[in-house]
Amino acid sequence: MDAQGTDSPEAPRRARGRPRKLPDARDEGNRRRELLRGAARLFRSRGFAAVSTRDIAAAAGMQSGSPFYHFESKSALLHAVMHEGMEHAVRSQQAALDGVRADALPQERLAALVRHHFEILFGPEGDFIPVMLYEWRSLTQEQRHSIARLKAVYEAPWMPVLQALHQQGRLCTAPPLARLFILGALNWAVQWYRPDGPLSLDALAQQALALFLGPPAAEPFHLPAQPLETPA
Amino acid sequence: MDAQGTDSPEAPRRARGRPRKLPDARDEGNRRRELLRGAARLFRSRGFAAVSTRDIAAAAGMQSGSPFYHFESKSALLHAVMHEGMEHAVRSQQAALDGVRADALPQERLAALVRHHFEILFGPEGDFIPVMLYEWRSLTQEQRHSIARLKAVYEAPWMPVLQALHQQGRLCTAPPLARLFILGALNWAVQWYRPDGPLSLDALAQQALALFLGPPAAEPFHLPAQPLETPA
DNA sequence: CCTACCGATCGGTAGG
DNA sequence: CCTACCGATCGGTAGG
Repeated sequence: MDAQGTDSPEAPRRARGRPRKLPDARDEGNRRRELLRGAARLFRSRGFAAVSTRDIAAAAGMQSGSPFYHFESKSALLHAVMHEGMEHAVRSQQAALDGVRADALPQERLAALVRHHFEILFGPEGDFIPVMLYEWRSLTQEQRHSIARLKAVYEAPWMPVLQALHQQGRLCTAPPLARLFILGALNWAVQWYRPDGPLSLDALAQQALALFLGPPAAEPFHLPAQPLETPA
Repeated sequence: MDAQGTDSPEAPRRARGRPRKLPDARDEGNRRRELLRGAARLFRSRGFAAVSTRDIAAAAGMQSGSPFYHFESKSALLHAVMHEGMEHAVRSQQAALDGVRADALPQERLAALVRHHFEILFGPEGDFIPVMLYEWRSLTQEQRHSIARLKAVYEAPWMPVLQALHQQGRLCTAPPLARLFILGALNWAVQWYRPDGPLSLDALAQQALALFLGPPAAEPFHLPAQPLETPA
């Protein structure tokens, strides 16, 4: 009620009354982000074609025509959701891999990738990637190429890990197919896993890894001390 | 051009000129089926909300209002696609299991289930089940219950097989989670597998099984003749 | 970013 | 199953 437009450095912050959202230029990035987040949530739960631009505007507290001030079209908004989601996922995955020891075993690297992938699907920004996964067909061809490029960057680090596991004999599927099946199994969890349920993301990742790699023990196949012959 | 309405038993069949589709009562089942098949194909490729009832009518060679002679609403048409697809899948899966020897190993039963599942996804009626998989959110709550019942029937035979494999130690994931991950990996193939590509459905199924069960050899874990201890 | 609006398209229906 | 039609909603825009 009082102190409108008071996010200048001098204005004292009051505990009550959220700071007003100002329509000036400095705020535009935030309004755009609100549109993206609302659109991601709506696209994920109802599907691109079933959500109107009016729904998206209302979710951001705007009038019906206002999203078109920030985005050229509804289609551009969908593409932006996917693009921002993938850019975040790529950066986040790289950070996760950087946190793995340099001498880590391939199964530890796969564990990091799987655990991170679940974080992307069910973490705080968890609507963006499912939209990409399930609204692919709503993109134009050029938009698909643009997202496909980012997807290739995201999936690239999986291949050396799967190849190493294949050579060790812990993975009996051709690595390119293994990647498709594994990411499919993980992505499908969007359909049934509930983050607020009894199963933690850690436990979910562990169970998935057990399915692909067998027993999580350090020694493969529960063999006694007898060393495993490694193919040249 | 000639011989209109000549599918009475006396009329000789000509090689040229398809027999005309008659609008009389005997044909209604076929017209309904054509609507279902066209709707399934369109829903799969473009999504429920992005397909108009006019598109569906045109695919069956009808005028815009005519689908509503066969189905109460667009929503009822979607539900019918899923329901027919699931009823067919349940019957077909039962037949596939009936074709397995009574003393078959659990891994052979899983192979039959996986192979059959790919047949459902990529066989001649291959649009119906993907629509069910990817348009779940477009159903009303009552429709969801109706389809969920059929889905439970379809998935039921997977559990004893996975439990047996778990007890044998060939599956290291809790069977209910294994079922979700495995069906997810298979269902995701809808996004990337092309039946007209170089990889056959048999090879696809074999690669998937290798991922879940390890080496396809009869002896688990490449152990020598030494028998595996089976838990009581 | 809002107001006011446009042309197009949509699901569905009455009557035959 | 077709013809002709209705009310509602949609993506998008001009002007401020």
